[in-house]
Amino acid sequence: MPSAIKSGKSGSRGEPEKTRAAILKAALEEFSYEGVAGARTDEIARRAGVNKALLYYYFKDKEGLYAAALEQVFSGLRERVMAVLERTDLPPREKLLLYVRTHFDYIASAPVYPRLVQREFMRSAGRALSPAASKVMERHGKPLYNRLEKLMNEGIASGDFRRVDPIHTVTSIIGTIVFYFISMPAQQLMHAGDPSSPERIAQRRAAVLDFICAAILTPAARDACKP
Amino acid sequence: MPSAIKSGKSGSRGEPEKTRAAILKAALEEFSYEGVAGARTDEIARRAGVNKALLYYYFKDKEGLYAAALEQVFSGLRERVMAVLERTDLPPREKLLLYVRTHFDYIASAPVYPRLVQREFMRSAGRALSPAASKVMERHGKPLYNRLEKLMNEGIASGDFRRVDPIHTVTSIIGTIVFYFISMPAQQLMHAGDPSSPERIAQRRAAVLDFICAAILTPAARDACKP
DNA sequence: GGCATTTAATTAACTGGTTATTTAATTATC
DNA sequence: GATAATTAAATAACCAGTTAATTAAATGCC
Repeated sequence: MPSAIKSGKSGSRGEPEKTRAAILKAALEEFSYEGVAGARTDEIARRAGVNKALLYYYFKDKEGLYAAALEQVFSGLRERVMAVLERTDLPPREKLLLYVRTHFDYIASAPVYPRLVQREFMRSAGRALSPAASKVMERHGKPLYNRLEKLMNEGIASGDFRRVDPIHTVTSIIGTIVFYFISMPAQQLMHAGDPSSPERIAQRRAAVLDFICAAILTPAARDACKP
Repeated sequence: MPSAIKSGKSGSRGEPEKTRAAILKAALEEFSYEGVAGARTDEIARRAGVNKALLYYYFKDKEGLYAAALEQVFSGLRERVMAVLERTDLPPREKLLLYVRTHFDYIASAPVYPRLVQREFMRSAGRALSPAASKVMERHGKPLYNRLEKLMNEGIASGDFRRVDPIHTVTSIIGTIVFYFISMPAQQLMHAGDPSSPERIAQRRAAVLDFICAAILTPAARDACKP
């Protein structure tokens, strides 16, 4: 048996990349449910199926692990969404729609993400915010926000969009995309069935697009949209 | 000196109701910033200006204190919003607008609230949700949601509202109202100045109303709205 | 191509500080 | 003097981070 899946006990066996990734994934889940303070390193290690000391071997400490988790989520989002926002071949209306779909689909691909992000958004309002968080926001959040504001202005200029306040409108758009996912337990309680089922997600996706289109597009632009 | 503000050292002095309220207020703040796990009982006691043991005297334990905080926030919201939603003298369009204003203003009156609620919404998605939370949601969240859905249906029937999906639309509305407040640190980073200043809040309020009106009202109903 | 040596990956068990919770005494008020 | 409110100090869980040992692969050397 040459390479293949070897499952030894300890020492310098199987790909360390996989171990690292497993830890990160477990951390992502745990942090998203319980927050940094609530997450237990023991539990993260257990879920990742590794010894706790490895968390400290790969990521300096709990906060480092948290920073890595944040970074992963944000960089993934930024990469995908930016690819859309930087296109020059789309008129504002199309670009907005594609953006919404892309953002929505990214979140839907791992509903753990928006909770992690939201937690960070809420941490320390009014107080100083964690260095890890501001770095991530600076690197990934800001460019995104700026591009979206630019898109708003372009759409207004072209007559595709109503004369809205660009800044607040961006906030409302993101809120609409995200809110369903960060309040799933409430959804679950309110309406029977699993809010994370593919059918429900598809329904939500359509509703989000409809809501945002109606809110932003001018009647003229809207007519040229769905039919 | 009979009653008045006496500030003795210990024993059975001043109104216990005030002590209780002070603890609850401090807890509210602390929980909203740090979450249940992150909040420190020492800090809560310090902020309330009382001995830590009093937390346990009035509220059994940390979780009990948390439940009480949740209850207070939710019951306040429900009381105000329900008063609007149960009115029979308003057509759907007016009722929707008044609801949005009322919900927004309640939150704006204490930006600590939505963070507390959001934290709870995110806790344990997929897992079993805390008994305290489901009790509160059952008692206060559900009636609210149901009334809002009813309002949607009435508005669609009357021709005030577009033919939207009532359930998802309610979610989008709440998301739009709430999102600004639960992502204030992000707002702060993105745009200079204090996002919680009265002027900014007023701007946000106008933007929320505009966004929701455009998203939901039919062109005819919208014309009869702002002018 | 076999042996010694280094290096990377992993673990079980421990430590030390933090923090929720209790206890028992103390003070006021009726 | 009983009862309710309050405190200082003790206790007991808990949990992030460490340590020192162990294993496996990689590297060099003859």
